[in-house]
Amino acid sequence: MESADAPLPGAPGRRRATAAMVADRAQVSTATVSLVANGKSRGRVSAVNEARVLQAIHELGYVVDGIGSSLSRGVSSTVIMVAPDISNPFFANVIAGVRTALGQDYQLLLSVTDAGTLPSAADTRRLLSLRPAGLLVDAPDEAFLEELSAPDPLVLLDAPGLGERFAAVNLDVAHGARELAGHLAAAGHRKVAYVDGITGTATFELRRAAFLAAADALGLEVPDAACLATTIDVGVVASEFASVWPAWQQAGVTAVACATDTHAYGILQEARARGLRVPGDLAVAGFDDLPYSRTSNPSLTSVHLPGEELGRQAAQQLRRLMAGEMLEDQELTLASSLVVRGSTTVD
Amino acid sequence: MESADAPLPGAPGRRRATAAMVADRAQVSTATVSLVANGKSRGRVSAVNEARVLQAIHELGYVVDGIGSSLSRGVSSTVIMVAPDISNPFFANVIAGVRTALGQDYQLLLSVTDAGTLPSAADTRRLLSLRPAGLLVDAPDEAFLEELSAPDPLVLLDAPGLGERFAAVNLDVAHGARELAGHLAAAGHRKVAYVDGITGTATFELRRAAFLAAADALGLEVPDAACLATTIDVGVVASEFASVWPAWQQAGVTAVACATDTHAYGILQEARARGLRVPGDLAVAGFDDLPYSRTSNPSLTSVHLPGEELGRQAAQQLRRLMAGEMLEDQELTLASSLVVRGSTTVD
DNA sequence: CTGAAAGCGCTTACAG
DNA sequence: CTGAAAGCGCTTACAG
Repeated sequence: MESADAPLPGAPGRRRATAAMVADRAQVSTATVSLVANGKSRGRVSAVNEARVLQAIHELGYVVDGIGSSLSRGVSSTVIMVAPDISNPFFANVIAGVRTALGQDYQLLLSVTDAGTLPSAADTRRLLSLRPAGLLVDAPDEAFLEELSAPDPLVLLDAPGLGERFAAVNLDVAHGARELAGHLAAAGHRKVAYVDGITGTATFELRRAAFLAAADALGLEVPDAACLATTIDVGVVASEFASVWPAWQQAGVTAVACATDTHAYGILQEARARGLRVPGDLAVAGFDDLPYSRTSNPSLTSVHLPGEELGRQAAQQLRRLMAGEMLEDQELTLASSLVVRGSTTVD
Repeated sequence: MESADAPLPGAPGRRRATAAMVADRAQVSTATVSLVANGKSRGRVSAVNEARVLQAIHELGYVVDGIGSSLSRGVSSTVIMVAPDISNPFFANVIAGVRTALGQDYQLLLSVTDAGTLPSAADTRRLLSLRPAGLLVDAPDEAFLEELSAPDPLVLLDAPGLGERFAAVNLDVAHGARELAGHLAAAGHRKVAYVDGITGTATFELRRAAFLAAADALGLEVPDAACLATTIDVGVVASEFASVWPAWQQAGVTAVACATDTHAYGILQEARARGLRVPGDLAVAGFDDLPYSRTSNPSLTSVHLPGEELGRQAAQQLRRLMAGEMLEDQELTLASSLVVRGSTTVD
């Protein structure tokens, strides 16, 4: 009968149990406790001792101290993920993938900064002083990587163009962009607009460049005036669109491609507010293929990006690096593909 | 002239600099280095030595090792925030507030789990084994707090009813709920529906209970059939609403109150799709007052919840706890208030 | 003002 | 199979 207020010998008060206390109670050395607690006892600890240690661990509620362990081993079992934009449905998928691949062996911790910003040099140094076993960086920019200068296990996500210098998992957004341009051209559009993100994120530049190039090759014209760039906010997009639409209409624009689905939602909303038929008067499409795009009204044609897969693969690469392995492919690229829905086609 | 490939004495190869290396170079003891590096030199280190140490720190790029420091001091300078729902615009505000109040003294790390879930007992123990200086827990449930059982510096956010046992910062959602009921009653509505979240989060229960009670007191009827509960997903809400609307309409429902703005967006969307005039045929309102609610079409009447303030106050309380102070008020409650917009009133 | 030394909790050769 | 001991990098009384 163990009651909480009758402190067990070796577990005085509410102090957390140490390996020494466990060793005491099990009548073994702390070396043995360490072996058992870390599952390294195979052929190195007798069955009897193993049982006693396990018993003592259970009784004292012992958990290996992360700090002591990290100091001794030189690294922690923490994986830190740095990301500029946490409040984004797409990002939630990426995280889910990372967690899946990391499993129980590493603890995932997120380092967040202000919207759209990466940590400063000082922040980064403090982060590294926690000795993470590995680092995952989403949508990094040059400046950040400069500061980092760390050859620690590091994998970049969604960092097109950086795969030469760092391990990275990227999305082949260009392929989807070309499919989208092809789809719009095939549907008979001749003049299209492009709505971009306003942060200079590499993936956005890639989306736009690939789309514009493909459009050009297909004889799809993107009038100079028909380009817009806004923050990723439905309301902002809607109001900006409201003010440029007359000019676009004048120019003969009949379709809009957007850098993200969220941008597209803004267009859909405003189009509806002014009685435009979608896709009749205006076809709309985006990138990301967020869950909502399946159920929006009309449903949204979008370039599907495998967010969860992105997270999973990045975490798998990181695991290899953390295990000291070499990477077969330093850069991985995941396919994207167009999902055609109601916002660009009538059934 | 220092070149990167000519290792400085005391900084061989690319190994990170230690206090010992700094001490060596500055010709002082590591004790002195520690004092200077931590800004505790005031009146304890001579100006000369301080300058030399600072110089050496700079030259070697020394950063105090977080692990060594934590082990020695017994705690880290990390604050871990545990939250069940990271991909929520409201949550981004909370985080921003936390970061502001925490400042440079502590590093904020987020521990995320799968959507709507809090960490398991095992996860929690591993988290605590990192010896965080403090813990922030958003929307916790009983079970989680049970497991935690930690009297460590801990502040709960959005945990109505738990303020007795733990330090907490809560939102007075009941007040906003009553205002909302009052507003709808004053506008002449007699039958209203309620759309709830599906997770049993305490704040959702509070919102609903307060709204229903106030409605009852005002003679506003909420027909039994006119209650819906769905996940926080615009698409899901829209399709669920589509199937129940005929019955609601039959019952004479002319207004809908929603547990979150996101729910309300789903209603707005579907209402629009079926040609309902808002607020003419149906008035719609939510809780959260997300940024988009100002710009949606129509703009959304919503109970404003001060997310950033919530984060800031929670972090401030935690700082007091971490500094060893007593809390004047163990439970803080922030006001909520109704913001009336186009979805419930014609101009 | 300064430094030698103990100690934080653990892991890992090493000797037995 | 087992344990004594060194060492990870730092901080903090303590003695001077």
